[in-house]
Amino acid sequence: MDPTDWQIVRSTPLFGTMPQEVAVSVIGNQTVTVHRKGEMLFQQGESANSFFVVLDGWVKLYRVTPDGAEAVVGVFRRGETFAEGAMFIGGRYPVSAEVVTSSRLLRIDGQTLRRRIREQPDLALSMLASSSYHLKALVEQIEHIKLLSAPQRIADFLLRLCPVREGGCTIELPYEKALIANRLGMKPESLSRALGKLRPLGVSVDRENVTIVDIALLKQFIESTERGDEGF
Amino acid sequence: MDPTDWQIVRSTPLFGTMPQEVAVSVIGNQTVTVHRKGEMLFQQGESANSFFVVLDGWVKLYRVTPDGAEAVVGVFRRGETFAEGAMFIGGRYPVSAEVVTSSRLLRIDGQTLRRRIREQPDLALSMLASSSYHLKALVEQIEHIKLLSAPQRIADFLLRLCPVREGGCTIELPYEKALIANRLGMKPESLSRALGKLRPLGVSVDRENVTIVDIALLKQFIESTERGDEGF
DNA sequence: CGCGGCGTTGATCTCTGTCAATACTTGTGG
DNA sequence: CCACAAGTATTGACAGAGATCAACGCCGCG
Repeated sequence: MDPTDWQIVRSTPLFGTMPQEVAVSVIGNQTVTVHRKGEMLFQQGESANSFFVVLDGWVKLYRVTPDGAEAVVGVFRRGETFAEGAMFIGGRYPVSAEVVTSSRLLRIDGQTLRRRIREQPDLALSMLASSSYHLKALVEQIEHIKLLSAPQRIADFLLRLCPVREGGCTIELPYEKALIANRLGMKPESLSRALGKLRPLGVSVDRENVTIVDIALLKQFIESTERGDEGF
Repeated sequence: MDPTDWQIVRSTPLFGTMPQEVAVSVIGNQTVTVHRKGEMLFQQGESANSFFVVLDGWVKLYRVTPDGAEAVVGVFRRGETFAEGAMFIGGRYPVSAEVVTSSRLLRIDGQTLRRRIREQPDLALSMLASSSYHLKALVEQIEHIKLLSAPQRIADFLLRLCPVREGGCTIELPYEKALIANRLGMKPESLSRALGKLRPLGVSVDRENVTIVDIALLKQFIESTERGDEGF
């Protein structure tokens, strides 16, 4: 856990707002672990004893149905925390977690966390803020699935990846397209075609590289008459 | 706030697990309000100063897009709390709330809640548990939209309304079908037709009354080869 | 060089949305 | 008490989005 890691941890909604010494008291001597693509962190239904901070890489959270179908409910990256909530609802993870890219994670023990919360009520407020953050993300995801078409959802996905606020840019898709598709609630084939439909709006795709001519066009596209494509 | 109300409050995930005196200290002299169908409680983006316990009736939470389309993300009933999380994420409600049935609500002030949390760290743990409960509900909703067909989603909706664990029963739909449809991510017309498709599985509908011959059939239907209908 | 995973493309099908017409229910006012 | 209007639910015909199935191309890797 080098200084850069600390910087990342302090950039999270959870640890970013609390006094330095409180953060230290929680993270103290927690373990940093490295994982390879495909590793499982925990499975839906397992008892939840810890949560995670992503220091590097990507981790997906998903639900599996009795017959094996997967629904990705979130993909987390450097500077994000996940599974904080699980430890408080019956102590069971409601989702499964798998590393989708070589990753470095900080694992934080639930036992010690609870102890710290009792000593430091403000810590609880931070946890609540973080929890609310995830709540909001899920609500937005539901909104998108219900109200936006596939091309619009990808447009939104791309926008969130953009480092700039206006103009154009080139971004690299962070993980496999099949996973992006699942995350957005569609099939890989649909993702391909939907990306094709964004071409007229200045989006060109070459392997994992996507270049966007003008962000504003995409923003406008997302807000254009729900579920309808261009035209009117 | 009569004894029955207290019983309801104590049945929530939030107030059910804490010591009596802590619950009293929070709820103390909070106000009970009555509302008629159609009343707005708050709007997405407003600053969040309180959260609610439903004592009677139904309340819907939804998102609206710039051009007015609605996506219902939750409908809450007697014994449920909502908007607890909002007060901790930038203090703004991420959703709008509207009463969909004549209702009685208990409104709990955020200021006093925060104060109590600092005095009573355990209270924070209860809040976290409640928050996680909502998190889980949203995750399940996403799973359902992504993996289940319209008829399967209604089947699930009906099952959650059933008071019995096995056999058959008759239930009354708690609110308008248009709202049920939106809640399940479909149009009213689709709801009608989807209910029709459940007929062969022993579901008959007459106005707002639904009778189910055998719960087990529906359960099986929901788990049958994702998105596919019966047979193969 | 050949194999396997991943992504694209094409043809077709199915589900759900859309638009429109029709009951049915409820509430209002004469 | 009835006529009428407005809101709500159902039904039909149709269109479109996305899923499915299958084939193919591409790239990395042994």
